[in-house]
Amino acid sequence: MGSSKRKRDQLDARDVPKAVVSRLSLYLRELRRLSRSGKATVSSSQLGRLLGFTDAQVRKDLAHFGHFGHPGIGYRCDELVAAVRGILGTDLGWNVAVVGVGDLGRALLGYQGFSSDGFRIVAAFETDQTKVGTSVDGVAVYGLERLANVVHERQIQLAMIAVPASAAQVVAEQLVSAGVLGIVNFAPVTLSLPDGVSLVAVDLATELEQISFAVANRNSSR
Amino acid sequence: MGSSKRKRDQLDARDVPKAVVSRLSLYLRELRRLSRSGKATVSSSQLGRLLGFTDAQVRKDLAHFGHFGHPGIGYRCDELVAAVRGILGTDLGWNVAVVGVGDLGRALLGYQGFSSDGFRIVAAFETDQTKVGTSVDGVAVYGLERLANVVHERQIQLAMIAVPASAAQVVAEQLVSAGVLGIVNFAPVTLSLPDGVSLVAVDLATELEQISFAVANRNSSR
DNA sequence: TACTGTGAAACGGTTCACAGCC
DNA sequence: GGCTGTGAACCGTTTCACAGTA
Repeated sequence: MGSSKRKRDQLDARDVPKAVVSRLSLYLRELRRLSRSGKATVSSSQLGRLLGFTDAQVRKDLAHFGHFGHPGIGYRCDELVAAVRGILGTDLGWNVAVVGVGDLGRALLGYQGFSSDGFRIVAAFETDQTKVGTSVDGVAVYGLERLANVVHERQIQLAMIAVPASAAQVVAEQLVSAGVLGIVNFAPVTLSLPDGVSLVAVDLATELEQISFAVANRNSSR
Repeated sequence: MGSSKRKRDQLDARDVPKAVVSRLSLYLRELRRLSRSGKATVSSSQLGRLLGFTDAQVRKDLAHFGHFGHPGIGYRCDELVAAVRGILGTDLGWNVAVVGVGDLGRALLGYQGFSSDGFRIVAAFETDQTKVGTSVDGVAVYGLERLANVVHERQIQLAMIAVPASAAQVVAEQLVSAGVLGIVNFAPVTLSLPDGVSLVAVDLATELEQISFAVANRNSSR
């Protein structure tokens, strides 16, 4: 019943640690699984154990946003799913564009996890004229020159960039001037964007390098 | 001249902050770009500015591993590229497997960024028998039942999991018992693995949720 | 009893500021 | 003058421990 201690627009994303927000995503994923498997409530220690966090961490994270738990009981799964969706804003239903219809772009277009959680991919963009006019997984592929138009028409707020590194900065700028508010960048370059546009970067090579470091430098002890 | 203050196996990955290691990857990416564009040296403040970090952060990060800079000069790009590769262990040349040849698996198999940096994808695995025996981007696709054999034969140390969530835990366990030391997991589940196996998780829905949060909760002020 | 919510303590990472060096 | 390397101060996050509640 809206037990949150603030209205949506009274919270400032800037005073919530980034780490808290990414754990929130994991809580949500796990809560849904629990809910699907018929579990009505979960305690902070159970939820923490499932994800490798402490119970105190789970409670502190959630306490940033309100009072969602029930002393002696724990958290009701359905209730907390709804609360976390509200915090993350996935209950708002975003329209999303994918730019670049190579292998990675196609993977994004076909990914099932998005639609079930408030993200509707409503357009794809590509320079390769042989792909323009086709549709991939039910999503129309437009030429890049139509980007601004389509972003307006379809009211697209978020975008994922899956183009070669050399094209990513230009694409990002086009997206921003068309009015896109948030970008997930899969191209291996650092984008520079105006303040006010949210950016998350995912670099596949970087992920493997993290593993390389861990494996190369782990001590034989333990 | 091996100016590093330690031999490779004397460093323990556990006493280097995770955040440092992921910035190292970004330094490497940027240093290569600078090197390619003909720049011989770079200062900590230049490198920091390009990536959005402070100069002190860049120096502190590198100081974890040795003395790579030249007072009055900065860092020589080529030299530092070699040093960072040594730290990350990408100079060791890893053999990598991809499990799951759906859209995402195919994207990983076709990704150019890996081969140029010490990661050789040498095998793919799939349950779908119509894909087994084919090859994708020059990489042979094997049935999952051959996983242990092929991992041994091809001396595979690292793997990327791109299978549905429901299959990921079982696949991970098979990889680990076959001797794989590090895993990048793209399936949207939390894997539980024995200590000693390195794990990085990438969840595409989670990345979009971070953006959703930032866009939904940013204050109108500023 | 079982659990949440939360101040206070502990920890760890980042920034500062400067000594040392080219 | 320009730049690195680094101890010390600072700041934010995590953990602890317990008061409060059903």
